[in-house]
Amino acid sequence: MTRTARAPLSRERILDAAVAIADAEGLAAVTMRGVAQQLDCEAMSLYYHVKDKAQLVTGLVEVIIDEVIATTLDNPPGGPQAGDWRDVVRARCLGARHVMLRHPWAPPLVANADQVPPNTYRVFEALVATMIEAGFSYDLAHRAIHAIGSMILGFTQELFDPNVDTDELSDDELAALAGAFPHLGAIAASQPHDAAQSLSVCDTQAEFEFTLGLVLDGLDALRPAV
Amino acid sequence: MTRTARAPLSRERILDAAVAIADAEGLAAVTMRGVAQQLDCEAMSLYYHVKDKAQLVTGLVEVIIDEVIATTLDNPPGGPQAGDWRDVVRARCLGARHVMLRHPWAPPLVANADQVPPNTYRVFEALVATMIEAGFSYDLAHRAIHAIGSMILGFTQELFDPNVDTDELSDDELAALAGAFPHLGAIAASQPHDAAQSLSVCDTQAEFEFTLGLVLDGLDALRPAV
DNA sequence: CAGGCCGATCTTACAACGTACGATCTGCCT
DNA sequence: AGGCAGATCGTACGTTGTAAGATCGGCCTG
Repeated sequence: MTRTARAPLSRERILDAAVAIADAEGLAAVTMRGVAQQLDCEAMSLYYHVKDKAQLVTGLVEVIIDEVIATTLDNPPGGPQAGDWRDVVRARCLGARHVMLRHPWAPPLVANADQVPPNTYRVFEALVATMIEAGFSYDLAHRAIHAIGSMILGFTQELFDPNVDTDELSDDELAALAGAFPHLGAIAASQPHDAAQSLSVCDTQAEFEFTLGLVLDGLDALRPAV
Repeated sequence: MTRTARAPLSRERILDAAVAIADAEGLAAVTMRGVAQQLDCEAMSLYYHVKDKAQLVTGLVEVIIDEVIATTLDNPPGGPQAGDWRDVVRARCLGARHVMLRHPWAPPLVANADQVPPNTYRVFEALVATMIEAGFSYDLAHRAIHAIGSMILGFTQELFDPNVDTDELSDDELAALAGAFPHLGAIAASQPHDAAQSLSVCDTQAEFEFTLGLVLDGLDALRPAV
């Protein structure tokens, strides 16, 4: 009746466990003792492989970025990239968004990481390379990176919070709101509200692709012809 | 030697104190006991005016949004809005960005707020109204809101983290990085790095205005003529 | 003026967290 | 067998959010 030996701890196993917890119960549930329990060990054992909790969180970002790299650079879905630069960049953005959709806790972490893990640079380097090949100046490429990055990471807010609408407000207050904000009411009324695979009620795939196209076309118009 | 009577607690005074702490020492320093100390009272006294810490944080968002409303809607710098819709929207965006620059901890909070305070709707309602007057469809206005919102809130990341460069890496490792990411190196080299009034090293005013113009012009091109 | 009532504040206490410090265990080399 | 070093654990402390109830102070009523 010897207890089955556990697999040895490692930074990778720890990060995987943390990601699993974050996916299942949210980022706030990622705690030292919680991760340890998931790995059937004590909290203090983690510290041999991870400096402290801040670095564990940075590690989470690293895992997500690795996932982005795997699905957009190392083996992109439609084979190697070719054709218009916009199609290449668009495919990568949609891939990155897919990863974020699988890990809804990630965008704020990535956007607000105090320490940027080095693999992040690979993503940006690839994007800049594609743009430079398409005739971009470094300055324009830099600005493009910012525009694209803030799109992928910022597309998370809930404009019309369902909690507020359903729970805490009476019908009277709701009607008052609709009266005070007629335009927003009109927008909300015209929404399909099929929030199945989206980060928020009004963050649908079509909308993301629209804004993405807007930015990419705008950049393309500013690009010196090649 | 009677102790000078303290001003009575109130939700507003509590929120103001919390904002002051966040501005001075960062969001992590906003703690129940800390806020209480600032107000010369005990931590538990706050709970009479604020439900719990989550609602206190929501209150912080509320304060920031109020500041945005005050500086962009109630008394905008250049008098009431007129002229091209892009100029109106641009002025409001720059005003909102100004507020965020004064409270660098705010963007992630606003972007990730679990509960959207109602005054947020006023900002969006005003933006949509301006666009509808300019001939936008509700659908286009909705998408525009998303594009603009993610710009203002997402423009915060540090692409090239100064901590990494200066501290933890040896010169060899630094050279290796520069070799692995030549394009990023070129961009970094061409940067002025006067990060005085910006949220991050490569988040300058000019760059923000560039991306903003890109989005606004793109939207304008899609707008039905009036 | 006495008594009581109620909104506002405080005291105490507890669970959960991150983690410093040192003890312990385990496999390998001599 | 002896010991050495890498890996894991036990204990304990400070800090956090907050539940439960005690206490204060001003105002109204009798």
